Amino acid sequence: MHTPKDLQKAGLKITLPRLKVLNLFEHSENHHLSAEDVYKELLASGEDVSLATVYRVLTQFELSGILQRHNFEGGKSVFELNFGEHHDHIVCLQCGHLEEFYDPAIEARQKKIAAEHGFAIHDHSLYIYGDCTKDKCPNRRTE
Amino acid sequence: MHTPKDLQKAGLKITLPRLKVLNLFEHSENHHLSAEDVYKELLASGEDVSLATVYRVLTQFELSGILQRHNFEGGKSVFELNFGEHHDHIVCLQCGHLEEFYDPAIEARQKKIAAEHGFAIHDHSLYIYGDCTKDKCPNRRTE
DNA sequence: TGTGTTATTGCAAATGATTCTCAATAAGTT
DNA sequence: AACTTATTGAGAATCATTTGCAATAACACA
Repeated sequence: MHTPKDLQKAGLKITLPRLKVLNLFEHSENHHLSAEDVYKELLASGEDVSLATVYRVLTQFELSGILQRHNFEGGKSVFELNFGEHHDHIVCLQCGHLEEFYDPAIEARQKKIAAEHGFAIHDHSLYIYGDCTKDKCPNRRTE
Repeated sequence: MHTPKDLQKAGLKITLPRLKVLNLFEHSENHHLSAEDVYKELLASGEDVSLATVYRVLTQFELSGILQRHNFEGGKSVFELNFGEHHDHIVCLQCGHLEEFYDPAIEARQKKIAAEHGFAIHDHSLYIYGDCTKDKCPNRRTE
């Protein structure tokens, strides 16, 4: 859980726009939101915050560790709450459906590979792209 | 090796701009080039091709399998020749130095994970970010 | 080897995502 | 309540990339 206190800890003043964005991430059904998504959802619920501020707040939240930024294919950044535990993503190319996973074996191999190449690993990004079997998926893969 | 024949195979006419771009990838020291890189290198060597054409050619080459596109952090796409064999990348956050690797164990785990989640895997992208130990690295990690 | 048909190019304007400028405003402070 | 400074909003600016359109180059064929 993330609270207004987290803002202070990060050296950020507790302002209305920041609370609204934080609150949105805490309560939205969709855990992965782009700047545009955040902006629209706030507008839709009557709150209005300028798009520029949304971008600023998202970046600040990323820097202070409240959010994680992802760069999926398609150019736009997507954010989700950062709960400290790392995970990777598997994305449906048809419907955009997103699932998360964590695989200790993969993580371990990566450490090994980094060491072999003389790199001090900071982090990594792993996205698996495919077609899912969800009912609502437009080009549903018929198993 | 990629040759002009590859253009025809892909249903593309053999034009000067396309030959220049293909040739650049075949002979450039740097195997990973952005659209801007390609444009500048061509200009530098006297060839002139418009930036719009560079973008078009890169996209066509990607579609026909001659090039592979990568979306590293930083918003811009980077391309490299596609030799059919898949590999992943490890990138230095300090100097941008790039190395390639292929790990059968990681590949295998990914297939498994996709299956477990009910996905038909298309492909994936894995980037490891870290600090390298290269001499010229500005913030060189002192092992 | 000229000539036509059509893909390809160049240029400049358009786009989409994101950042920046700057004056107005709200937070936290005393 | 007044003050100092960070934050916001609105719009212009920027960056990477795409697109419209008229000029041009490829390739097929006479």
